[in-house]
Amino acid sequence: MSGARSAGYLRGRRTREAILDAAFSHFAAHGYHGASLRDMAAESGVSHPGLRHHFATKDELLLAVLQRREERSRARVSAQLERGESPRERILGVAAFNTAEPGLIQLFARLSVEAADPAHPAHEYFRARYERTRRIVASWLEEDGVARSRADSVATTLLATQDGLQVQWLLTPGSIDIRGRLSEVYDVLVEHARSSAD
Amino acid sequence: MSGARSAGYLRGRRTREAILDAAFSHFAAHGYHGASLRDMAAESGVSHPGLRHHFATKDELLLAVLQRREERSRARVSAQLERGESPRERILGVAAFNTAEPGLIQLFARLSVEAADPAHPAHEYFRARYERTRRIVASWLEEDGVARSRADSVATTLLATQDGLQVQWLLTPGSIDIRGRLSEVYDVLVEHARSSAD
DNA sequence: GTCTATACAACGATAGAC
DNA sequence: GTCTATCGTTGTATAGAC
Repeated sequence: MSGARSAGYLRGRRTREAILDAAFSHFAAHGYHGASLRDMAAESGVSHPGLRHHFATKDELLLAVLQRREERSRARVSAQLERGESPRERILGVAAFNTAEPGLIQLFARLSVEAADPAHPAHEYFRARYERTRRIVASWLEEDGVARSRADSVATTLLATQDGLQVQWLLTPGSIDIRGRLSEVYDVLVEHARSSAD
Repeated sequence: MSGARSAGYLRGRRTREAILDAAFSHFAAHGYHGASLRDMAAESGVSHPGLRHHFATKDELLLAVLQRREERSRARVSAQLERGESPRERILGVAAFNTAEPGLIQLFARLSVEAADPAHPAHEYFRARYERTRRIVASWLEEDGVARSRADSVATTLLATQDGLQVQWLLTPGSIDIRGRLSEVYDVLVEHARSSAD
């Protein structure tokens, strides 16, 4: 009795994970609107309504994919802290982490722009994510000697520069040195913020 | 004979302009995927395939709207030059011009990310557009005392920061001071580039 | 709880008549 | 140039097997 229950539960879990894997690559390859639920279902070895049993709507599936990615991101930050990396290295390391997986960065770049529409299912997710990330970066900047009153503005600028560089990098992969440009902005901005604390 | 020709030509032109007007507002109001060609056609007083006679695909229609916008942008730059604006003011003025029309910025931002795929119809258009813009900004930076060897890198960074700030601004319109952040980066980056010309 | 089969309305794209 | 009619695909919805 409990054996049958457990088997059903495990089968459901495995199907769910297979769907999430397929959904990730499809969203990354074709964007939110370009990806097809039927194609994802076929790749997961399940029927189209079978997919919808686990994820009622396309929006729900997308959010599940994003949240799963976020867990890996948190793990990376924990590892950085354990290695005793400097604030500067932690902030600049994000870009390197991202460019290691072009599909992922393209997914986030595409979605963060699409999600600008308040009606987009991931709008609130991205809004909250930006605010959270900005606070973390700001706290790291304070660690690096930036006054609290300036940290939030500098964090906003750094995140914007990183995102914009990544978009240009996606467009012409060979001609953009993300790390170089970003570290320049970091050094020059942090130095200025230190010397003119208001 | 030439009269009938001319009348037909003019009617075609007028229909074309009406479609562009409708497309502009629909794209701006509902985003790229949310906008319906049938609705645009109805507002233009033409059938759905009638619209497609003038613009073969949805992408083509969107690009026509964007290019029309580009002409206004060029006119703005000409006006800036005639007014004798400083290089700094010309560069910072772009962002202010863009944020006046959120719908179209979103379209530009969205397409420039989607067009990262080399197979995308607008890929070459956006690649060339970025290169052209970067060269112009770089030349203005040289006008402002930045060494030629550094101008291109600084231009790349400034464009990236502007794009990233615009995305954040789209996401949370109230909480981002684009002009303030961008002018900070400009001043601090240009000052540094002046003092350490290599 | 897990899943399949079928149906629906709306979409972008197409074919061919006038 | 513009139309009517139609195609294939999409996200969503419902009924029912196991």
